[in-house]
Amino acid sequence: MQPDESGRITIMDVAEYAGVSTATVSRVVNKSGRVSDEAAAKVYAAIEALNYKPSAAARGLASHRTNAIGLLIDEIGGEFFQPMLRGIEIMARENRMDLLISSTGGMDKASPPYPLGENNTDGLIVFANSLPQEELVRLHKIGFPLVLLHRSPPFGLDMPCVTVENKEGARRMVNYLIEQRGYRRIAFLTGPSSHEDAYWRKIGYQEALSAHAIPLDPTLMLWGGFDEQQAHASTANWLKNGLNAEVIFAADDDSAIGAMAALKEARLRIPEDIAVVGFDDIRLAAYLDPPLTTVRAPIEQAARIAVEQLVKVIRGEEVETMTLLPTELVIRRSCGCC
Amino acid sequence: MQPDESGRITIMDVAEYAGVSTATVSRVVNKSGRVSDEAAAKVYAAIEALNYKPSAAARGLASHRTNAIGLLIDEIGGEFFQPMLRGIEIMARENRMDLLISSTGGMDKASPPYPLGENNTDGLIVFANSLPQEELVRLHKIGFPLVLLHRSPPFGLDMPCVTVENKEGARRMVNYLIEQRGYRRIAFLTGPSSHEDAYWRKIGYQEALSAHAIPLDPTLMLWGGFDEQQAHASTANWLKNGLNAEVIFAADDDSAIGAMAALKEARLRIPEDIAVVGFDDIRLAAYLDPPLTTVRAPIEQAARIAVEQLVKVIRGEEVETMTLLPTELVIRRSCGCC
DNA sequence: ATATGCTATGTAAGCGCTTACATGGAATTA
DNA sequence: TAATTCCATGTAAGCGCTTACATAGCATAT
Repeated sequence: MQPDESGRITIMDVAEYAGVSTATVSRVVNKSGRVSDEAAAKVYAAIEALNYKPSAAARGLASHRTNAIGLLIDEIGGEFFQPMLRGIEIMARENRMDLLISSTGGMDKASPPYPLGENNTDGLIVFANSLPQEELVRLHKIGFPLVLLHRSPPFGLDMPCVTVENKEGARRMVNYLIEQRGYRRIAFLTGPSSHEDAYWRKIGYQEALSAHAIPLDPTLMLWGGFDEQQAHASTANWLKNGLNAEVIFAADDDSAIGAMAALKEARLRIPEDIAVVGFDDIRLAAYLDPPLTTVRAPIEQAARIAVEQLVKVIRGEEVETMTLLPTELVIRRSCGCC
Repeated sequence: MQPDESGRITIMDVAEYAGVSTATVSRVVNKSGRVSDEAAAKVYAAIEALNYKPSAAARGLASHRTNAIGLLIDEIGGEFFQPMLRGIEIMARENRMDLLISSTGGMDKASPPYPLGENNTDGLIVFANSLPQEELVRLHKIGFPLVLLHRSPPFGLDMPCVTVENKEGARRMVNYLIEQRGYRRIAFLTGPSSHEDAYWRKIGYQEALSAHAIPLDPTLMLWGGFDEQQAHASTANWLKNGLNAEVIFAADDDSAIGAMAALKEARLRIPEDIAVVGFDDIRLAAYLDPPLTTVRAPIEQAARIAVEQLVKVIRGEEVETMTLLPTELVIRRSCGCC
């Protein structure tokens, strides 16, 4: 919007030009209420002639709807982010909603005010840990439309969430490593435990081991942090301590990359000396040397569904509380399959 | 915003609670006008107590400012996109501006209405070809704040733009290939000529050749399309026609990847039989086999500067018309250097 | 003591829409 | 023909802010 420049075309100009009332123009623009074809035609002509664009602010003020949804993420960057945003953007556009995005990364998460909320959006998609629990609870309490992405609700609250089958994906990966590849000493490179994706992947790993009666060995659990550098460092350290395994299962592909780098520095051959597998299937995975066996997560699809759910909630429709999307094993050479 | 739920706290509630007028509350909230410390304290207390959040819509309507900037891009995805968005988001937040983003990819670009414009933002960052010229011209004519990113203004219009030294970067790369590596037959994998980055990189290539008195050979110019698949196909085709070169300079890293794949399929060794270099330095570049020599573009920085410029324009301050950011050669093995 | 200028604050008029309600005419029914 | 219904449209009251202007104190200058 511009400071002044009073050349603004308002609904009144359109009404006057078309020879109808502002109410009629509003009805035509919003396709609400009944309007004769004749009147509608005049209104459309006027809109065209005057190049009228409704003021989002005035609309919002009068209707108590912003026609916008917000996306809250913790960090831009991470391979995760791109397909997610693409999915959200596409669906938002499809639903004629503006998309506001804000990252809480770097800012002190504990401190309001949050840039996105009731005052400037009709609903929010909250990714992982991008919002502290109190704010989540507050928004929920005032009945503000919320959909969680890649996380579940705080205990006791019920709000729709959509995420991927992390546990199942991890379990299938481990099953594959044990049953098809014959490994028994499987190390796990953990992610931040506050991140639910990381949490469930670890649980899946543990469950699969238990199911095969393989005891959990704490020396096989190393810190990955969903981060290449950190995984690199902790893998190097682990090797230095004389520890080893037949295969390292990294909780995400980034940490798999770090692990691979550390292994190579130690002159270990992948997968002959030690295999490596990851989770996510980022673009890089296929280009690594050797190409990385991993679990593919339908990130874009999850994002799309989240928007659909949110739009439904905003419209007051019912939605399912939990949507879990299947993951898929992607077998490449790093697991020693070929 | 929520449909009804009349529990909304307005500026009047705050004024009443604090025992002042709404004007005073407004002054405090906006830090505009003079207010006694005493009154300000009462207002802050009231805001805190009532958990007041100003309505963005009402503010916008009354002040003719949305406090939001828009980002228009053509496609989400592309390695380009992530650092760009991160830079924009960070600077928007720093300037207390909401960020609206919309991709025009897929939609019919020739057809209004555009989701972002005068009615819902205070200014727009327009990336490359995300907006047709007419709309650019229209916005410029009504004096709407605009900053172009990775493109220059339509002929005759002057609006601030920020982009990277594509021509210079390409020239330096070619100079390096000729002077340091001794190549003379340098093929070029073009990008879409409507994309300015592609255009200038090609010019830089041509100028460098001319400067070394190497004639342009049309059989050395192949279509890359800034796209892995297309580059792959056209490189394969080029080889099939019996053509060759000492090195392929791809206008972006994605097409370099495609070219490398095609060369490998043809059993050519990189860089022994033919070298490959790219442009952008995407994350993948360092992981390719062999690692890709390329030109690094400061994408995030360009994005940050664009926002700074835009904010200045919105505030009515002067800004420089053209900002050109330097690029940097990144030498890795694919060029045959080591 | 009076005039003058400041400063802090209040009053109230919009901003450009949406929408509940009112209205009048045409169509339907008795 | 009169009564009833229904549909298209208009009237006007907000929505929650900002801000130009008015005003009342008070300090300073005369």
